[in-house]
Amino acid sequence: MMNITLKQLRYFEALTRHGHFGRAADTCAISQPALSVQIKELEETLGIVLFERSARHVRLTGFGQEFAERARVILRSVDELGDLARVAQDRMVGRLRIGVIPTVAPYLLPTLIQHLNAKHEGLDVHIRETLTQRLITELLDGRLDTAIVALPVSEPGLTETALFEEKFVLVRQAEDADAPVPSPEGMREMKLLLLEEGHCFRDQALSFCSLRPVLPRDGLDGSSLSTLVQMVGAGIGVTIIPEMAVPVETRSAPVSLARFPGEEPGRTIGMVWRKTSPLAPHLQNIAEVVRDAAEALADRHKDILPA
Amino acid sequence: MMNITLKQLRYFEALTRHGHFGRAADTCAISQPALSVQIKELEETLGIVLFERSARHVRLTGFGQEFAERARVILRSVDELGDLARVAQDRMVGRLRIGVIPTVAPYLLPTLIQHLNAKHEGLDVHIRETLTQRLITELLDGRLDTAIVALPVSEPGLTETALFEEKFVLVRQAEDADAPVPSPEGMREMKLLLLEEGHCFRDQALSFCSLRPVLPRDGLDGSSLSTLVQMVGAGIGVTIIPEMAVPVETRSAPVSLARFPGEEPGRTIGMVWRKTSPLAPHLQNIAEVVRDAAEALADRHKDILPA
DNA sequence: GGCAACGATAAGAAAAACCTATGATGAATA
DNA sequence: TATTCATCATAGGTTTTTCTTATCGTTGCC
Repeated sequence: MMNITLKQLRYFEALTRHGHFGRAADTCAISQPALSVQIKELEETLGIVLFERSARHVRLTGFGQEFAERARVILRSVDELGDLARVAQDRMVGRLRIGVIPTVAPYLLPTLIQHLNAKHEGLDVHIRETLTQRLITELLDGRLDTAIVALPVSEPGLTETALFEEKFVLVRQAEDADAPVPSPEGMREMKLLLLEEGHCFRDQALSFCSLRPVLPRDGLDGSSLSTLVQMVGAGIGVTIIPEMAVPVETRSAPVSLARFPGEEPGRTIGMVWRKTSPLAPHLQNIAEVVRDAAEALADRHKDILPA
Repeated sequence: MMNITLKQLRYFEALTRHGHFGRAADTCAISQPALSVQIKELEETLGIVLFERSARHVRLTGFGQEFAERARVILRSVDELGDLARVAQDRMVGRLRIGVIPTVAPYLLPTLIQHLNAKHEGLDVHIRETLTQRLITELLDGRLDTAIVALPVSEPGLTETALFEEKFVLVRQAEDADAPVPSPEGMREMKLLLLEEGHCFRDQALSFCSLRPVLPRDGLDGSSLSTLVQMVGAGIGVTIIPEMAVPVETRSAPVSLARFPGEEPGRTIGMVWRKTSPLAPHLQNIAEVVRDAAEALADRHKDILPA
């Protein structure tokens, strides 16, 4: 009788995530038949069927679910075994999987990647850009090593460290450049454009205006900051964006910028990782590199919108 | 760059246990070069040396030790994955690794194996006979599924279940058959033959006589009950043996047997396994089979030394 | 009924693992 | 000091495993 192999568990795990042989095979970088065969072999070794194949769906059996949970733990432990080794040879080399939220990624990453390559030659940086919630899931699953998100996250299994503060600024039509900046309460009277549900920045903006979460209003929710700014330029309303996005997003639309007077709204961007990660000591160093990159970026653009 | 495989971890683990490429290779049922190559490949994958090879010894490096701990956990989890599957298809089949202490094994096993084969066809029973302490270690390491030992064991990670009680009986020269049976205190005046250090039965016998553990007295400690009885037959002293050993051990030596009057000394034999073992539900059944076997055995010999 | 999507199967090719034979090294021994 | 022995590493060729491409069979859908 055959033996269970890690390869089989990796393929199995991919299949549980995709529920689709073809796509799972793709992410494993093998052909669909290869995956089919390995899954079958795994099932034969175990003497139990793991997946229920219907013509339309591939679903885990009851036993498969229990199996999947344990398999995931094992795979993560094995990955951590590799991480452990990387830490032990005390320079940081090899793969580093970073997740970044969409309202930070496009602005920070170019600089960050440059800095990372400079400081840690031989580091193979993988980037994943998606919403906070998904990043946290993948982090806990061991599919990411760390994530850059807005703090606080308050997830028991994770350590967080602050990277930098960023203020929010008001974006209006170019003509309104000299109009007085509304107070937070005043914002409620205006047509405020927001990101779609799920973006943390949506909630942060709403909270500044002391607005309760509202249902999506068709056509008024943008899928990116870029979209929002274009809509403002077209005279549809006003919006708020984090200052880091300013240099990139306001270049190509007829909009004016303004800081809020008094207590400026803002958020803390930070890095999180699993408390148990053997990479922990190195992630502190990586966090330092991110801070440097953010600072360099802010410095470079400090004259676009002076404090 | 290569990937870590379970095979490599298994080989690695064997090598940590043996500290010797040749012997480790043997237990893995492969040639020594095959093992050498896999270990080297593992080290290259990790980018770290795991073993320090001197001409005489193979020892783990500092990192190797940490690595080994985690590897063992992983291997056990994988084995349990297999066990889980076996339990799920609700008949018990496949490998079952049972450890048995030396003062029980030779008498119980023949009957037990017979019963196991009858009740669980297709069960591949592996037996390991050694001292309690070692059995417990191997059990916690996941190298055994269960062990039959004297209770209590009182190990936090283990569950215990009683199997049967057995009394101890006095073995004297054949001529002394009609002499009065000494009291426990009386035993102290006699030349009491004991098993070597490490056997739990040695301690049980000493405790009955209210003797403090004594240092080995050259030439008077036997390595098996068989040896002790032969020594008694040769007139060197007296001894105590568990009643289960009576039919086998007293057949070939000129000795007489006697029960102790009043509160008879004895011990509880039981089965233990890891609390987390997925085999747990089945092990309860196995325990039942062991009880049956012990009862059948006692029944068969009940006239040799009536209660 | 025919098409499209999907997983299973088959045959041959590529990659990985293994075995036998042999080399290299260092400790024990003569 | 030379020799032997034990032990791990390396090399070449073979076997085993895994993978790819091609193809089939099924099922849902228009």
